[in-house]
Amino acid sequence: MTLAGKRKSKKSSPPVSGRENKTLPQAGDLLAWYDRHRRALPWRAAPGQRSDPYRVWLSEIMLQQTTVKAVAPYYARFLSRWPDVRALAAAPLAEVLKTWAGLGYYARARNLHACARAVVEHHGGEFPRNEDALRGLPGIGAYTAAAVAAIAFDIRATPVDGNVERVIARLYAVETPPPAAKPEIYRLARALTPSRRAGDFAQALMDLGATLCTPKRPACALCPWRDRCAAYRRGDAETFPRRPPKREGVLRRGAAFVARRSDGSVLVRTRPAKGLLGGMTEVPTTEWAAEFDEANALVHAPRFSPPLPGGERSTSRDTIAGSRVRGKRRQNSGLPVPPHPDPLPNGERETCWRRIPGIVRHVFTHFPLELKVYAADLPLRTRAPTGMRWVASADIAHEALPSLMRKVLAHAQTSDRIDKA
DNA sequence: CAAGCGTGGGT
DNA sequence: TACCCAAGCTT
Repeated sequence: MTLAGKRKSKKSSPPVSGRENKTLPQAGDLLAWYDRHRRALPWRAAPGQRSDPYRVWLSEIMLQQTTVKAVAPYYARFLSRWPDVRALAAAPLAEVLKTWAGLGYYARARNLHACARAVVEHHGGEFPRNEDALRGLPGIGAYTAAAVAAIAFDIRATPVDGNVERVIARLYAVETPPPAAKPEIYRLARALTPSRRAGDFAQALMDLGATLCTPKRPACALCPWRDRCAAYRRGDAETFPRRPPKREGVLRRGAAFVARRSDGSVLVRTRPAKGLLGGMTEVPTTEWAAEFDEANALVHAPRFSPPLPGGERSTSRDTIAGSRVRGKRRQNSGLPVPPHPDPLPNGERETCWRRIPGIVRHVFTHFPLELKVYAADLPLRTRAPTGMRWVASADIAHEALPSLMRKVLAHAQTSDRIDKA
């Protein structure tokens, strides 16, 4: 195209006699592509225009692990309300948080505010013009420091985000899976970075990754570096970057207990607020451990006091019995199985658990899990043990049920239908 | 250095 | 549907 050669011709590759470098990627080719396909983004200065460091920084913080589409309206709101770093620094944190609400990763908003104040108090209201100083500010890591330095100040810095990592991994067919490959990828990207237009080069690299060199089905036919791309020449560009071997962890097993009352409600409890599936709803289970003694699974099943003839009120004995049994449970952390509870106290009902045929399998990030499922039918007035509650069948859909627990309930349900058929 | 941190969109 | 994952940083 016509615009393509506009800047390229100025300082395209040095003396090298023309064609020698044909197999080596060059910044000029990417910059030429960028000049033709440059996307207009709200925080991006017009070609040739100087960028506002405040806007660059604000956008980069918002864009951390967040899509362009999600950021756009928030960026506009922030810029409208706080047009510069001093205005933002003067704002109450609560207002910043409120305006950030919905964008996620709220530590970013706290750091954003702290950073604005640091810039005003320690840097005279101007963002420092070098990577190291930027890196020391709240919420600014290696990537953001390099991005601001390059884009706002046109310093020869090389931000490496997920896009750049993918592009470079393909360009050089880097076999090391991330994050171990990070130093190598940074070094390769750094070597490619031109001394002029470093900001454009950084954005070009990210645009390339976002639009052509995508994680799945990259559009290699349109890529300015196609003929220089090692992965393309191999014919397996989409397999880079290499996936780190999924440590599947050790298989854990356990049992889940689906207690259903005659009105259809199901017994559930809420997991601890932190940790695996924190705060989510679950049916009672045993521990999930590599060593699972199924013979004793029922020892850990929930226990019910007999329904009171007169109504719903409990006695002190009921509470004691319930909490004592509950107290035997621990986090599902693979710790040794706790000792068996004491013999049933007077008044506790022997629940008839039936084993549902089959196994529910699930894979977490850290380990695969297999749960045997037990089900029991209980009288209408049965009280929930301490720490547990009955959820009407119609309300189960509104519970914070992780997929694992949906599987467990579906498994029990399916089996019911089979039994009746 | 692995894990935690939110959310919405794409496949 | 159920993941994958997106312009990362912090502890």
